[in-house]
Amino acid sequence: MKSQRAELVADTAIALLADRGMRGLTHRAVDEAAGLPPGSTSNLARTRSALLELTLARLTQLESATFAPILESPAADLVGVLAEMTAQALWAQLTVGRRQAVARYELALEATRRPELRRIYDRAGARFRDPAVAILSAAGSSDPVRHGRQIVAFSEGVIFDAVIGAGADPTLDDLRLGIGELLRGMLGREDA
Amino acid sequence: MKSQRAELVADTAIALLADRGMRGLTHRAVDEAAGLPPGSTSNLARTRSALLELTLARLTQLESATFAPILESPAADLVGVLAEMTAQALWAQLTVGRRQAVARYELALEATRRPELRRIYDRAGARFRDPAVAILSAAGSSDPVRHGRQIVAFSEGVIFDAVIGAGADPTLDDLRLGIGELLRGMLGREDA
DNA sequence: TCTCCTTTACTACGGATGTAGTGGACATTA
DNA sequence: TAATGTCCACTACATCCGTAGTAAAGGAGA
Repeated sequence: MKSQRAELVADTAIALLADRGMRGLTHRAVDEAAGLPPGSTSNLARTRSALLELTLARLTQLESATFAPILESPAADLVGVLAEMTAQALWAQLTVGRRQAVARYELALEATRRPELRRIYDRAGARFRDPAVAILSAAGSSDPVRHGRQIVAFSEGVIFDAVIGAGADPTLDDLRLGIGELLRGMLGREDA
Repeated sequence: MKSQRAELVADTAIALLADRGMRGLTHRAVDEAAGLPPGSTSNLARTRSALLELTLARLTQLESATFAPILESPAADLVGVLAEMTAQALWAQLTVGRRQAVARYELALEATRRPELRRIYDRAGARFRDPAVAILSAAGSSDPVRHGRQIVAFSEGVIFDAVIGAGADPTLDDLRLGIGELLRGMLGREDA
């Protein structure tokens, strides 16, 4: 992030987005919530679009930081590792990353209508899909690309359902089970 | 819906929500988009909360109408029917129901912060989960409740990914394949 | 020390937004 | 026909929003 101030503004924007939604994110609200003098946010990110870009950029940076330790892992038993990686990633979103997840969904919806956001969003998405596709391919998947998308979609759905939807979070073991079942279904009667 | 006018207002609100997001849905915007004299929407739904409730109620009604023919189907081969039902439902969301899906996500996010919306949303969700759980149970699932949630989560994820996320919609056959794989994974090496 | 340039604080403004009030049109019933 | 109650058109108002302009502050380089 360019400056410490920009970081503070972006982090506050994420919190605001999670707590009050798109309509709650305004230049003035950020100033107030961050304890900055009025006008600061407006000055740092002149337009609303600039504020959203800054926020999404920071969010993807934060999520990368969360997932980095998960993505680097001993690649012994391929499919097993993929399953455990995914379970851990989901678990992170369901616990420490809940508010980030909500903010992410708010921005994803907005990206539907703002190409400048979509670009950032897409770039970040590839960082998860690509390794999954690679592993699936190495594990003998009959259709690695489709399967990769499927794992991502499944993950997104689990998070959305738990964080935005009905409630009643799955346990970490539930996640392991579910992903195992999906992988087994995709790869035949494999281990996992 | 109470009156023809309320229906028009709600339908317009859904379109607005899909096209312009939460910040685009205002009393005045509905008036304008629906071709109603200024003040009409404000008069019908005094508060913003009332407008959102009206909109979500209409949306669930519309979605029920879409899914009703799918949910009523010959219950011969249990699992096969569940798979085809789900595939058809997803396909509907990806084609004719795209904008409704976007509006639904906007409202789901908002329901995070508005209990009056959450109630409507939850009630509607059960209408899909419950039949799925019943069928899974009858098909010998080892954990029908978890599996039911899992199918719903998977479906939600597929729709979200296609409509909000990266793009590149799956084909109807892709959907059939994917759901088949998930079901096979959950139920052992069954048919499907 | 003086100068230049970036960052920050503050203020202004046109416009939009949620909500409420009021009077009239209309139809239904007695 | 007269009375009554519901729906609708219109207006008003306080608040909030995005954006821009400008001046002060602070630090880097000479």
